[in-house]
Amino acid sequence: MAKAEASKEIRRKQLIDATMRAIGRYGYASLTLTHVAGEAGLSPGIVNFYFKSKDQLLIATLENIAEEYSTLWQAAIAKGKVSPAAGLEAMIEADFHAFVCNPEKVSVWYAFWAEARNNANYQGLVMGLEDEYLKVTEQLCARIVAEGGYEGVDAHQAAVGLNAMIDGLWFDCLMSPAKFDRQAAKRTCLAYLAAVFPAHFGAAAATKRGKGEVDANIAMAIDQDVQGRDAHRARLAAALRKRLEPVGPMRREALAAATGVSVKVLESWLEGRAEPTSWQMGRLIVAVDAQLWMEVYGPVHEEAQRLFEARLAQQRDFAEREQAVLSSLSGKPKD
Amino acid sequence: MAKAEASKEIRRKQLIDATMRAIGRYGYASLTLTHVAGEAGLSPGIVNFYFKSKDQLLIATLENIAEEYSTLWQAAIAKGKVSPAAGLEAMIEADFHAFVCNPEKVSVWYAFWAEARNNANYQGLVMGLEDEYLKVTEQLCARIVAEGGYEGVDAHQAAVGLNAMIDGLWFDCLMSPAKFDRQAAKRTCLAYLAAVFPAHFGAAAATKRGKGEVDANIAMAIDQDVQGRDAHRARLAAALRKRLEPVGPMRREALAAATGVSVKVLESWLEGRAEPTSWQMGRLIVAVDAQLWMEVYGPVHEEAQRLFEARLAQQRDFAEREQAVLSSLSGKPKD
DNA sequence: CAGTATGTTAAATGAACATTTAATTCCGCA
DNA sequence: TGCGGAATTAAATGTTCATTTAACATACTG
Repeated sequence: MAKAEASKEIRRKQLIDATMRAIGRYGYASLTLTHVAGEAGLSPGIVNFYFKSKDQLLIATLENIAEEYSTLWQAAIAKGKVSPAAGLEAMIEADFHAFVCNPEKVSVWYAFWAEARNNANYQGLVMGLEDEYLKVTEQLCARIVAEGGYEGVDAHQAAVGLNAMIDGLWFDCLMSPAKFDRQAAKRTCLAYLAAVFPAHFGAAAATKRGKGEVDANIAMAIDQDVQGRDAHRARLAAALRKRLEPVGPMRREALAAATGVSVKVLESWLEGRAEPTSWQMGRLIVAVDAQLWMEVYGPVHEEAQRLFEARLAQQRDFAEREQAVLSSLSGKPKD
Repeated sequence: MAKAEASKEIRRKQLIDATMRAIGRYGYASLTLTHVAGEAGLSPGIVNFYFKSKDQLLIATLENIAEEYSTLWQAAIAKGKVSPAAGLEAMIEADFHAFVCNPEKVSVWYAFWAEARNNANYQGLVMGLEDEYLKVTEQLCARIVAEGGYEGVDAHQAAVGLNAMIDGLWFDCLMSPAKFDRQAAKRTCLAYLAAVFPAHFGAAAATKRGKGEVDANIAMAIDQDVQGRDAHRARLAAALRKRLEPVGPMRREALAAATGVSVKVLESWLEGRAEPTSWQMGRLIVAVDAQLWMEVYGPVHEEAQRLFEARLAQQRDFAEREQAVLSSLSGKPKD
């Protein structure tokens, strides 16, 4: 009956709205029907009454938000029919309209986008919308190119760029809702268009040891291993600090950049919490000076020379014995 | 001990890599430890042995991918230091480098972005990276504006637009990996820059250097950075192999022990899959011979020699000025 | 006002999963 | 060869849900 049908639709819409709010509040991954029902002021069981399953609810939610967006967007195109430039402006206006461009809705979009790759139900819908959007944008750009005589401009590329920029600006709305300004976002897009199509948008719109052991000599060295490592880090830190100190924090960035790491990583070296890989060490030496190597490795190398001789002799002995055993066994040398 | 530590790191990294693959394959929402373990070829229980919880694993994964990206990006900035325009080009080159811009990695980013809003652990990391990125981009734009005399151009807006466009183009890489073309994406960004900063990125600037070659030069520089690391590993591997070969596998254990790592780790160096830390490199040199250093660092160091002279003079200058300031202030020398 | 269809809830069920625990394999060493 | 300890697995545990079911409530009908 019509009335029952209608009230059913009302509840469904109520649950879909609740789902969007719940995704915005708890995120897609930890969304439960209890959350949804809570947002709707209903009991959890009811969801399976109005939707066959949670999956269906989610699909309906995506369909709903896509429909919302699409409607607004179609209306915008209609409004901007007078000229391709007006069309693009209308589309931008729609894309940053408070109804579609707000933290809740955007977080719902991002949730579905992130899932779309692994969910055939979502993928079709999302891609369909995206394709259609691009097609229309491209046509508008093409018309502008034609009528404006922009010779070097590729309409497809301009459209792809615009679409990308809009999606990217939505990211800002998602990540820093407090700072995000819809008007400024529109201006950014218009500035892009003004730069690409100056005649149409120009003047008007402005936009991370050693264990079982070899022998006593080495064992001792390895007992000192941890300390050695710490000492190594300390030397490195000191050597770096010496070079950075006279200049202050600005140089850190430069040194980090030259070494190809973030300032945070560099600082973990300066604090002895971590040490560079050999490659990074090489870069450091290049970026600072060759003397750095002696300051950091020098003491290790010197102390080690004595142990090195002893080990070398022992190792030669070992190799010889191994060789003797092998040849007595088979006469064939091991490869 | 150190050996245990090292192999622990290897497993951790193995699990993090498996997590990224698993997110790409199953999505964040339906990611289970069984999936992760499956990708890693291990049993599910092991994850809670190496990470305290699934949450910790995910945080480590985000930290890892952020670090990866940040490293590439820092390297790009360093390469593009010559001019602000080259800086922007280098950033674009980095953003669309196959190492970071591929369906798997992008889907991991999207997964974390979508969750960031509701997960304080993710949020700080994601926003910190984004802020830093914007800051640098904006500075580059500001310098271009200043030197190019672009009167109507707002550097902040241009930077926001570029960042948005890049993020948006990643979306295309996520949604239609088959159709997505990294080169075209770069061109789209450069077309944007050309429209906004014609004197720096426009036809005139392009012909001056040869359009395609501009990207190629910087692309090559960044590729070289990634390859530089590979080359470094290759040289290390070759140098080590040369010393291990005549004796056979027994020496490996000895060398591993002397260096304070497990044979597995040593082998990962031999195969170029990993590289030692600077401390381990020092131990290696001690355990093998000092010549090793020249073989591994040599090519890099050559380049360093030239810089060495310049920096030495500069440093002496700094030291003198500092001394002057200190003695004028207190007459007491700093220790 | 009984009787029935419909909407809603609360509790029951069972599956999936993270985490823990016990058992097993693996490795270095005496 | 057997021991001790670490790495790994396999099984156990307990929790969190989606979904189902039974009960309850409300509204409509004759």
